[in-house]
Amino acid sequence: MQLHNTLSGRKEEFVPLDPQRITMYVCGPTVYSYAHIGNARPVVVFDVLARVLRRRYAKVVYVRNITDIDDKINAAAKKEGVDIRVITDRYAAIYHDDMAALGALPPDFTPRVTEHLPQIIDMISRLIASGHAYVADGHVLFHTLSFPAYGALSKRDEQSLMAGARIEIAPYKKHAGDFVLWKPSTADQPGWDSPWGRGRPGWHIECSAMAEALLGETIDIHGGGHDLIFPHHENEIAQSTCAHGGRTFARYWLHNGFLNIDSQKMSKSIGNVLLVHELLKSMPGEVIRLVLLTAHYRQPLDWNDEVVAEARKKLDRLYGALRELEDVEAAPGVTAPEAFVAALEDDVNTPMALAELFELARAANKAVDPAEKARIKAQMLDAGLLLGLLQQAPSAWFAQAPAAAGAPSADEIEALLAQRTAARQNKQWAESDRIRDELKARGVLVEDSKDGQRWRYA
RNA sequence: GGCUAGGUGGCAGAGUGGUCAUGCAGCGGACUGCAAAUCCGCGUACGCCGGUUCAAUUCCGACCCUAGCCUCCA
Repeated sequence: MQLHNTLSGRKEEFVPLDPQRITMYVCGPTVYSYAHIGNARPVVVFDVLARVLRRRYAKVVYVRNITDIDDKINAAAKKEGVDIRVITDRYAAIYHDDMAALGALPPDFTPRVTEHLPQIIDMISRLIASGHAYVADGHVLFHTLSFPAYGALSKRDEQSLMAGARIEIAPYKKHAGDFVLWKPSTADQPGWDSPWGRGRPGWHIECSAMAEALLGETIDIHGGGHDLIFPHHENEIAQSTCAHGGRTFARYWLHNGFLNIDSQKMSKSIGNVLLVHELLKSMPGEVIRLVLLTAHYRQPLDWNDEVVAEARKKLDRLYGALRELEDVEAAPGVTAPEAFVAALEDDVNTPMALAELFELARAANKAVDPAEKARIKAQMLDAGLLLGLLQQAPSAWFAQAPAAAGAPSADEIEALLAQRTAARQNKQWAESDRIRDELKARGVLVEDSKDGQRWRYA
């Protein structure tokens, strides 16, 4: 299996530290609001990776954290006049529901920062003891100059880091690049007792502490959005490596590309932030998932009406092929074709895997031999399973509620089709076509097959 | 400015030193009462300029353009 490692900048053969136990950590959300579609991309991408890894290795431990200590959470809680727990519980629950609707399987662990304060404080203490961190003005800071490899992930040298940091340097920092491990809380801010007074952890330390607590010192795969490379992951490497006596923190760093909306960066100021929760009201989660898998995970991906419509049509085609096999029993023991698996094992090349899946659909549509049909059905379903697609009954897919309001109900459609059947039996083609056109105008496509009429929402 | 990733047919999007991506749309054909679905076929795609090579979209160099990151945004 090949994975692109941000650290080396190239694809590498994936050799796990322990083939009996693969460890993967992906940075999860800060739960102060609804997840947007950009948040969903790493979730779906790494969900596919986890599925592929599980196919190959006996045990995969997948951790995706919930960050529930953050100043944005504090602000949201203050605004509503509630404890941060109210905010974080609410949005964590919505997050899990939304991601499940996208077909993402739950990770093995979804640790919360609030449940790992002792581990965080312990790690900070170790960093201070080993001279990699210092206390200053109520803060604990990581001293980046103490870690020579700092900048290796983001390919930044000291100079450019300095240049970027020149804007506003807190006076208590020894060095401009130093970052906060612990910061003091005022009386009205959430805080936890620590050797450095009541305060709260900085942004980066929680991932280091939770990864260590759940997965150990060295993990196989660490993933996240491209924007996290610097400073978040760079800082995680520094903290964890220094807290572990120089031993490697994560062996393969994977980063997904950004998602744009109509070719524009998604941002609150532009007002084009699309929430998964809202999108799910107008389209099936499976469509969203397929859109996110349309491009290779490292490439930028543009979200727009066209790609959504195309994803829907692609699923129509795939489910259409499966519908023809509905009365066929999938051949037992038959799994996804080698070429399909090979595509996914080549740095999670989902576009290539999808191409293989469409080849299967074509083969399915052409197949006449029952044994061949059974084999292809099993291959398609298993390939779909690895991508997290095609797991519902084709009839359910085609009967899904339409996006357009005012479309006729299934009962109403069936009644009209009964009339049409009667007309067709008498070869009243004009009447038959009239009913078909009427339904089409209302968003229902009618198809005549050898087995009679069938319909679906357009 | 520094760093990183890109520029592929009407659109989306893989990939490769010399036959095919794939999907959508389009065109022609088969099938159909007509359609739809499905099947078959079609379109001289690889930013620009050089170089290496028998051969480059694919390797090398320059150039143009785009996007992201540069301290808390997936």
